[in-house]
Amino acid sequence: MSEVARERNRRGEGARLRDEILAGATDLLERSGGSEEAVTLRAVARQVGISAPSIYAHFADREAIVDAIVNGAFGDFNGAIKAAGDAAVQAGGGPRERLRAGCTAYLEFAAERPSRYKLLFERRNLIGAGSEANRLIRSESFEQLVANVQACVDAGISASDDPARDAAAIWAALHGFATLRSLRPQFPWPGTDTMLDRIVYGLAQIRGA
Amino acid sequence: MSEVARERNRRGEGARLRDEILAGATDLLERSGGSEEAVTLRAVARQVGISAPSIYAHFADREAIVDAIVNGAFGDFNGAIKAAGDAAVQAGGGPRERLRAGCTAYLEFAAERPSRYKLLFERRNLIGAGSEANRLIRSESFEQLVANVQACVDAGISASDDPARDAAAIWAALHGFATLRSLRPQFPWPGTDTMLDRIVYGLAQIRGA
DNA sequence: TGTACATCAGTGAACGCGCGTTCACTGATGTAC
DNA sequence: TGTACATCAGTGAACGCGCGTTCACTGATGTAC
Repeated sequence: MSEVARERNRRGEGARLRDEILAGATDLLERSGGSEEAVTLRAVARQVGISAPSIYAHFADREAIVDAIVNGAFGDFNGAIKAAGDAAVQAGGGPRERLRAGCTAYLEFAAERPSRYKLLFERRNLIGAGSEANRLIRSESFEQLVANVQACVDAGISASDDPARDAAAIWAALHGFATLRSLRPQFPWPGTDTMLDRIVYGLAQIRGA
Repeated sequence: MSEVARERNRRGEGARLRDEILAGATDLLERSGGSEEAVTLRAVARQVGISAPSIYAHFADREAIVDAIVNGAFGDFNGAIKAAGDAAVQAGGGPRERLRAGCTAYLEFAAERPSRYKLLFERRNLIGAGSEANRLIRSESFEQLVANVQACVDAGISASDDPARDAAAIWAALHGFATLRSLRPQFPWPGTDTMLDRIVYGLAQIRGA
């Protein structure tokens, strides 16, 4: 795309190309509507403005690029959710507000970065597989969700007798809403608030305000 | 796969190859875990035991094959859901039982034919696009769902003031549960019955039994 | 201060592959006379 | 009952494409002396 000749990195800054490759690959993914197969080595090289073989200095193969994007996306995702929960507490909220804020951030992330979201949860990233670090970053937000439900139980405002199971139900509802809404934008979807009310009060078994 | 030489169809039976192509393509899709890109013209030809160009007598292009599979899958899907609802009524159930049976059949279809399900609702099949027949078959079950919720309202057992919107919420929850359960089988998912109770009583706003 | 040299950050050409699609064809099946 | 012929159901070779990956290389940058 950019026809400007790329300036070669100076000595010791070769690692900068790694970031450019990741950024280019992410761009490519974003522009293709989240279809992973758009991220080919050659397309990434064209996007960054380098030759295809240059990529091998920084990534073992095509899969390694996608994997790095996924980890980056999980990092952003986890950060957004954690920040929303913290902000709710900072603003004087309790466990219920923290839970709800996290769910809101989940839906926001999916709505604003649908391609990235697709990569997180519509792809077969076996959580049990890969490095320990991968496993942690990829389940962090779910663990946070379980903890949020547990906190509601501890505070006596949720009747859940199995926070992990109820967190899974919440996740399912959020995921279905997020993915279908982006796949069929013309449908008369309930608003985010309505949906969140039903999820938080219904699935997390929380008493009304 | 099958090394047995295919017998050439007789005169007038050339259309039989169309069915074999569709069956082969469906097999391929099933074996690849639902990834559409596994359905290449050449792979389908190999699967059926014919040469690649033979396909052009029956399908305009690769996309037309996938489109036909999608329509077939929607046909099966709609049929299964309708049959389950009818059976529930036959067994003496009312609108609530019909609604619940349809939702059960939805989850069963997704669990038993995950690859086919993926094709139905994880693919960008613009419902507004394509032929009128396509549009009808692809939204039939949703219309059925809306009708089922409406019937509950009419019978005085649902408090919904917008059946289309609440049907959309039900759909989202079912879809999220179905897709995540198949993507992350190791998670402690709630059982189908628990999930259905919450969906039917919570999202369709139906009074307890 | 100058110069030889090692290293680093890449490049360009080439490979074999599977793909969708086209084209001219073949040979068995049925039909007209 | 026989035979010429049209049609039907396919085939085989070839095309150009983009892909992942390899290999030998280049030329600017920094460093040792």
